[in-house]
Amino acid sequence: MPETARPSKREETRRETERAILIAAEKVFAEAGFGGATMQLIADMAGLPKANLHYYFPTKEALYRRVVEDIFEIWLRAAEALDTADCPVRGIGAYIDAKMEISRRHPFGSKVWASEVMHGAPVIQDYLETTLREWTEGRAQAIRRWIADGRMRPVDPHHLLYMLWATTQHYADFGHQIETLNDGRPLSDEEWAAATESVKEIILRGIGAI
Amino acid sequence: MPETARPSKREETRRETERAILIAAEKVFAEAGFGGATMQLIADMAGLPKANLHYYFPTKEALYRRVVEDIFEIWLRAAEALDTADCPVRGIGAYIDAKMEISRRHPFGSKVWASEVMHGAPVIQDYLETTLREWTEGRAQAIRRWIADGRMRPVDPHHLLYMLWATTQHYADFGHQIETLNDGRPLSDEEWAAATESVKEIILRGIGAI
DNA sequence: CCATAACCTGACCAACCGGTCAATGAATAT
DNA sequence: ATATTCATTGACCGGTTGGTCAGGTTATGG
Repeated sequence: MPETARPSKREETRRETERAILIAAEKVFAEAGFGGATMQLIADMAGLPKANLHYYFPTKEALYRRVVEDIFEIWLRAAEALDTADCPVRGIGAYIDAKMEISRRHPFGSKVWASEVMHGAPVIQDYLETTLREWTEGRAQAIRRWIADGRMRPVDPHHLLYMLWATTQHYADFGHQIETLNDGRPLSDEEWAAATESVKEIILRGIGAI
Repeated sequence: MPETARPSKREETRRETERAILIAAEKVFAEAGFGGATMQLIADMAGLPKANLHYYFPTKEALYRRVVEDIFEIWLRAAEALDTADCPVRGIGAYIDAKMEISRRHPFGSKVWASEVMHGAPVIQDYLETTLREWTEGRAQAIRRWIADGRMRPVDPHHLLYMLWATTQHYADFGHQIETLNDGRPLSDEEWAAATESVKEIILRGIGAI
């Protein structure tokens, strides 16, 4: 019988409370921006007194940083889809699938990320200069390989990546606009699938991979 | 000799001051968000005492609304490029040119717009439901016509428009990220041209217009 | 030149926000 | 049982913010 460290009641409560705070914070930061968000509102949404927030996260900035870091990790994890395949159709196709899924499941996170970058990345500038830059260069190399192998047309890898990011994240960041243009209704399952197919079709055909 | 209403000194000063305020406000709102922006900072950047701001714009919200409306107008005006041509290559090509130019010339405005929509369009929701919806439907019809005429492949017009918006605005809204990945340097003239060409090439080919 | 209206501004205020802290309650180890 | 550590909370505080206002300045029309 394995001695799996059973979580003490304290640990468990702590994890649950922290989770509740992070979920509330993600939503409030996304909807109001860093400057517009208030610790009181986050506390109310998490069902806690404000002082308790400062026990878990010393400052508003620390809480915000944690939210952004969590998003960044989800965002990077989805990028693995690009590596598992050896042809652009499967690789980029899977990447678009993954990113569209994130836009659907984590719209608040995507908005917080967008807001952070739009404001000059005051909190995650170091991530941009290290992790993101390395990741981007690696993926650009993979794309150049595909081009050299004649599996797609010669397009600038960076601009292709920007297009992938822009197009997929648009469905989260501008979701409100899309919903308004969709007669005020959120996209249904079928409409999400159609959106994903449209994006894949146009881009994969546009780079000559189909 | 035409009696062109020569502007009185008052009118002229008023227009100049208002312009200075709007330029400062656009920048501050873009960099700090609505919540993070302060009237004091806008006043300092415009070289005015704060109280003077409230003489021109009664509230922070009124000033913000004006900034967003001005952007919306620029944004709509660029859309005329889509109408002047009768084939997708020239129409969509010109539209991409125009939108990329706006991303370059009005990055702050684009960010304010993005931020407004991301936060649920509290100020310009009515514009989304009226002007933008009508414009979108009209353009979707034009695209359907092109498809019916066999000038491009059958793609969902809405998703194509979203891709156009997303891709072009990305160069403004995520300009900081792009700059970081470009070794910290802003895109040069040639790089902007290359970006525009990349976007046009992939999308026009992706919809089968080339 | 004068009266009037438009414009400008320093000083001020109430409201709110992030953060602190001392006191209390609850879980854990001995 | 009880000492000790961890977790919770209401009350509070200094600083900042959007907005006001009375009084001064400048342009304009007669």
